[in-house]
Amino acid sequence: MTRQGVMGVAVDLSIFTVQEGRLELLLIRMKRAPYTGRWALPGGRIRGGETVEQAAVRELEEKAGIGDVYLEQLYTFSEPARDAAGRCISVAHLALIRSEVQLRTTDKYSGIGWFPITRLPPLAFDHKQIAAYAIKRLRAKLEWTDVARNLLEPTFTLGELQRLYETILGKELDSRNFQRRVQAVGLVKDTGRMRTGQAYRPARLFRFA
Amino acid sequence: MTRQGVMGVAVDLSIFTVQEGRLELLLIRMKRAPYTGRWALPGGRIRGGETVEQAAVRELEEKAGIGDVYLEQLYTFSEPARDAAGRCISVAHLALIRSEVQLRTTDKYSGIGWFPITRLPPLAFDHKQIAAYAIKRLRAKLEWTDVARNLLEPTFTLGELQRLYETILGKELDSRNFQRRVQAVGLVKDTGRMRTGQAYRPARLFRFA
DNA sequence: GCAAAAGTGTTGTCGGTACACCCATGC
DNA sequence: GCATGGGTGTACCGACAACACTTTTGC
Repeated sequence: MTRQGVMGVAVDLSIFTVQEGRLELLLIRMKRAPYTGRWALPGGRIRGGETVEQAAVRELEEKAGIGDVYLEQLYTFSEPARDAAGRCISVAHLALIRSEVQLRTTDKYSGIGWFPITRLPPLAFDHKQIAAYAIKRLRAKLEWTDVARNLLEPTFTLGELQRLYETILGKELDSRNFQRRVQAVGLVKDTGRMRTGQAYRPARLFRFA
Repeated sequence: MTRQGVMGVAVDLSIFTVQEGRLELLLIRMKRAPYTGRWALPGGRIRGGETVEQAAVRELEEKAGIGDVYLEQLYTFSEPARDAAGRCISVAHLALIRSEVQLRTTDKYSGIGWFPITRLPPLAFDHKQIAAYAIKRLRAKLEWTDVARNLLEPTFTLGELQRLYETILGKELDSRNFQRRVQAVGLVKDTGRMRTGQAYRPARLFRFA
């Protein structure tokens, strides 16, 4: 018979935010051997009564103190050797949170922090591969969905939205084409209000449709 | 502590073929309680040293005697109650085979057979939902990839290719637009040869690019 | 008045869709 | 010669990319 009894199932989370013009990924620093001191994606084992999505939500709450986020299942990684501590497959998820959200620390880890995706430290397990996959999917979804709503305040200017897109996609966009597109496709709606209290010309405030 | 020890991990396969103008799904009839006599997607537990993809390939070989097929991971289904016999999550896969391939029967099941997707019997577990998801993905992939190559002979006429698309998508296509598109996008290449031995005007033979 | 960001139009290209007739062959 | 499927072209439309100047405000 096979070693089914020792098969673990975990969720791993690629949690992104955008701040100061950078796309950042949340990493935790591990205490547990054999990866002590290594950075990794947050995550954990799934429990008896929950789906993988519920496990992901719970991990997010327990380990970082954050709730009410966008969450989506990505892919299941199952290389037998991916966890040096024993057989464990991982159902990878993508999560997005606004940068204002405060992280809570936990004594399960020796550290937690945001890293720009251009400067990730070496990661434990196969987490480098998982993170790369998550970035690819985030960029693809940005083009044809409204996932961006999970990274912005309820109202925002088109300039703010465009800078968000440019940050995630890593390239510059033409403002006239961008504005025409997001309005034509019905992604955003004009609230009629203006962004006040800043220097320079005030901008209209929009919200997601 | 949680019930991690009893967590099973399975793969389930949505195996499609096209024959006589119908898109068909391979189902097996279960012996095992509590689903005795019910039809279900083929699949099985994953073993110690293999990835989920390797498990899917092995199941395909063991249970239906088919090898060398297109295989793709779809999604992981994890509702705690999805298997009445005990906790088990399922990593769903999509597979495509040519209709000429012969199936081998196995004594693990009380039956095996192809069903048109428009007339599926009641299915065990959450397999109705999994099959619906697989059909959706297959249709989406057909539009922007060359997955169709896995359902046709190495060479084929554009008429054959168009009928395959119409069968899977469940709608009629305009032959002029279809031909222009598959050639413009570089999906197929003219072999210079002709389909002979049939009635009516001979058609050019193409192959995938 | 100047620095900075907001806001706005036109043109060309390309991909997609709608649509109908003649052609080559086997019987 | 006829039945059958093979093979072809044009015209319209909507989406997208390239491209630069004027407007509004705070200082």
